[in-house]
Amino acid sequence: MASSRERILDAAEARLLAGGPSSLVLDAVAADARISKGGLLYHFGSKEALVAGLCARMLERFDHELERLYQAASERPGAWTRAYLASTVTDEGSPADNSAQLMAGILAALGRDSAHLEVVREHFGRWHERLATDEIDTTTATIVRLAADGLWLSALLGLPGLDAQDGPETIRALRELTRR
Amino acid sequence: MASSRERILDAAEARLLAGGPSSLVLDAVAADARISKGGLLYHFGSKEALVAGLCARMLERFDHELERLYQAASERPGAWTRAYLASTVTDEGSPADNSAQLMAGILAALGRDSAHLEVVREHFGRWHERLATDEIDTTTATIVRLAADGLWLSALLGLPGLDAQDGPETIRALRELTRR
DNA sequence: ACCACTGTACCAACCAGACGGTACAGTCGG
DNA sequence: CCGACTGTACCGTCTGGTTGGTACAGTGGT
Repeated sequence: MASSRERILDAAEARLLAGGPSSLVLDAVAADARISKGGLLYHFGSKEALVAGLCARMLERFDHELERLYQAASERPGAWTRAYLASTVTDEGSPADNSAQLMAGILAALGRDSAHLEVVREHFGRWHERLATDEIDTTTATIVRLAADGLWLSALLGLPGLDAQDGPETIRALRELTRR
Repeated sequence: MASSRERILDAAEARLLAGGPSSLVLDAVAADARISKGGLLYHFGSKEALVAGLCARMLERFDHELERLYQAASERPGAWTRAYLASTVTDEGSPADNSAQLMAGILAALGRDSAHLEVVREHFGRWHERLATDEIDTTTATIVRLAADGLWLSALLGLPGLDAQDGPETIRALRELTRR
């Protein structure tokens, strides 16, 4: 079975996704993870630490996916930008994972300017920096990245995404931009 | 003096911006607005109602600004898209107002899928629909809008925006896109 | 002119429950 | 037997919301 620590994170994540931040209660998370609250607090000294753990795992996963897609790319110029696009949204323009939902929960639990979000800032900074080394026009790469972020925002706010026609077309256009 | 209702919203907004969602406490908001908690709850029947009021006012303001810029536009095709861009970010690529910060607070206080966010969804929906009537290529307009949203996201997450060089250049490029 | 009544705005005091966190005792593999 | 780990019981506080009032302006009947 997965380690307790991992189970706790899974439970916390599931709660956040299903019931929103108000349902992220230590007692309930512990119960879901089939552990006592004492056990939970042994692993994560506070609720903040738990949320920070959640956040770190989310970023790490995204980073992995990003790197994987980048390494697997066949054409080089613009590969990073395309990898960023692809790990953020699907070809249809819908969110590629539930990271945005999760981020909304984390944001709610931690507050916009918690010190724990420093990691998020670092990651975004790193991702953005690598756009400059992508051997395509930086401004174009930036626009593509921002558009991907915009789609991610929709998911974060729980807005309906682009419709079945606009979605794929927009993604295609964005990918096209990385080839010029 | 401003009406009590308005003062309450101002106080709540100030608290949210300054101290984050955890500082949005009815007692404190009431005190800031120079009113009793009972008085506050007379105007807004619950905390949720207060936050919803905050949200509604924010959207209304944004809508006004949008309409104002649109009406004032000199060149017609793409005017809506440019107005959206301009009311979201400045020419330098930094957030045009503190709406994103505010939204982060609202999101935290309400949770991502509160029914109260329905208004947000409606507004975004309307804004997006109007892109189609902007007499420019819809896909391009969508990309510009998404990029603007992406910049807004940075503000919402408290990330550092684009730097002094990339910022203006990106905005210029986006505006240029609306002219083709 | 007077009074009864109504609706609006506001307030002080209180309450109940939720939740994060602590203390501490127990357990079990190595 | 030691220390990593788990469980139980409990506490203090924070905070949204309730309640029962006050003040007062307006209104309509007589």
